[in-house]
Amino acid sequence: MPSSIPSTAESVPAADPATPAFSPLYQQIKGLILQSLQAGEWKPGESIPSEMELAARFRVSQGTVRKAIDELAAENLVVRRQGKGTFVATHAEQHVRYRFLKLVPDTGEREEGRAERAVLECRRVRASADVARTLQLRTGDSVVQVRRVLSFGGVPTILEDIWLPGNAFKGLTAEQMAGHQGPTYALFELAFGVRMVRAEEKIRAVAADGPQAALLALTPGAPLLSVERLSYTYNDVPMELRRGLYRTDSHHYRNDLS
Amino acid sequence: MPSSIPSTAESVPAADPATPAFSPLYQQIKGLILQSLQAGEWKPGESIPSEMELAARFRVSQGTVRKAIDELAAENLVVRRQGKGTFVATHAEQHVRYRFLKLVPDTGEREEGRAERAVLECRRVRASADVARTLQLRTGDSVVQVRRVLSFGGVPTILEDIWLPGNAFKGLTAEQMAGHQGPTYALFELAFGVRMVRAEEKIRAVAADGPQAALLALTPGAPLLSVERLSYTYNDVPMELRRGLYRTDSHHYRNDLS
DNA sequence: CAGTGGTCTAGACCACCAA
DNA sequence: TGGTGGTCTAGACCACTGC
Repeated sequence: MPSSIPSTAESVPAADPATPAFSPLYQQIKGLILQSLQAGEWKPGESIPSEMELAARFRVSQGTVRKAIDELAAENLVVRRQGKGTFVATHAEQHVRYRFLKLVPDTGEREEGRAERAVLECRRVRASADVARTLQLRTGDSVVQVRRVLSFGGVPTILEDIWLPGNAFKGLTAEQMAGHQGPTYALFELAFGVRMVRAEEKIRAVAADGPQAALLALTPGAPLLSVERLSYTYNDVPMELRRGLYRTDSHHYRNDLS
Repeated sequence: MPSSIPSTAESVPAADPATPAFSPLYQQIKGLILQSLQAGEWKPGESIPSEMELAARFRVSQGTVRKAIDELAAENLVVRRQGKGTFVATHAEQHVRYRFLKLVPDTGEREEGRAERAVLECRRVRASADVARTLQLRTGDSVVQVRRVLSFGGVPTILEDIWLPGNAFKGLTAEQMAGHQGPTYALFELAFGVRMVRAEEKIRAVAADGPQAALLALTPGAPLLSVERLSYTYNDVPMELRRGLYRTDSHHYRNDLS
């Protein structure tokens, strides 16, 4: 019964001696599984080893592995399927079509067909000060900027700008952005190995300016939902900044509080 | 080792014979604890019996009670405190000042002082068709309607209308709404025994009309965040409808996705 | 049928808190 | 010091999936 798990670089000396830095075993196991996830030992959609195998590998009981996986599942990093195994979460082939998009039609809430994507722009630019700061880059670093319009049932509904770190997204083209199947985050996984794991959104109400109104088939001054989304990969590394403008005349942003 | 827990009215014959209606023990325990919470056996802020006591009461192991409480804690119905006990969640004395309000100042995110409440209206009215439907009442049923403005640092920021079922909120006065300490949901707990447990929000961008603009010190047509919140007590019973208009010039609605 | 995750138990020990 | 929640174990059995 090991009281700690050997690791490549586990020692994190706490600067504050008052914090004993006690970490339960299952948290250490969770960290190790996280490292494997991050390193790509198991690809999105694949199954990870069974609880018994992991328990044997880490020399702990199945219950301890179980609790580690419980937390990973609660964070949507992994999906359990009884009788089959535990699988690495993916934005593709997920019953929920759009994991991060909370805009739903006022009527039905059903999928009234897929979104039509129109890519207006996709180019490599130098990061402005605020984009660089948000993505934890340096001002002037290379970023890929995408501008696109999403339409539902022929109605242009979302106008958004996307900024991605240039290093991680070398070679992203407008054709890819327009032509791929499924969610854009699935493309990021398949083509660039970047998995978005969580996101933070800041929402405001704004008035459409002239160009924005034109792209969304509205009159200037019309109210729009401004949604700024910062998406993170593993280890809280920000990997995408999105600034979207949502029409909310026949859709709304749905949020559950608890 | 009982395979089922006796209850007052447990039999729920599944209409669909294909669903075996299998329910694990810990779910049954969770349901029983939920009933006690609902019945007010333990008041908000009080501690519930220890895991060992509950295990003895229900004739199951501590681990089973533990898993039941785990879920209740995950749903914010109960709060665990190591070394002290498990406590019924309350909107009062909660570190998070406003549990359901996701509007935060752009700078700091700190509490820049309390919100100032101005109650414009508080009266008993007959429910309109849509309010009645949303609150699962009949059109014309008695409801209490409150209109108020919340200001932060002297700036009117939120204008909201609140509808409450008349039966449960008999005797609610404007003085109570204006004068109480802490969150309004804490007042509802203390004065009416109604605990809001979860909520759903529908968010849109709208333009302020004349009267709205005047109350929020804006010019007509200014963009506002429209937030419709439906709050529920136990058993998914809706108990409050709120329609709020948020100024988002120096605040934003913050949401975390995972 | 074997293998997976899911449930349940019983007991040991640890970390935290209050008196 | 005793009581509480938190961790960890080992083993048994159940429910679901696929061969």
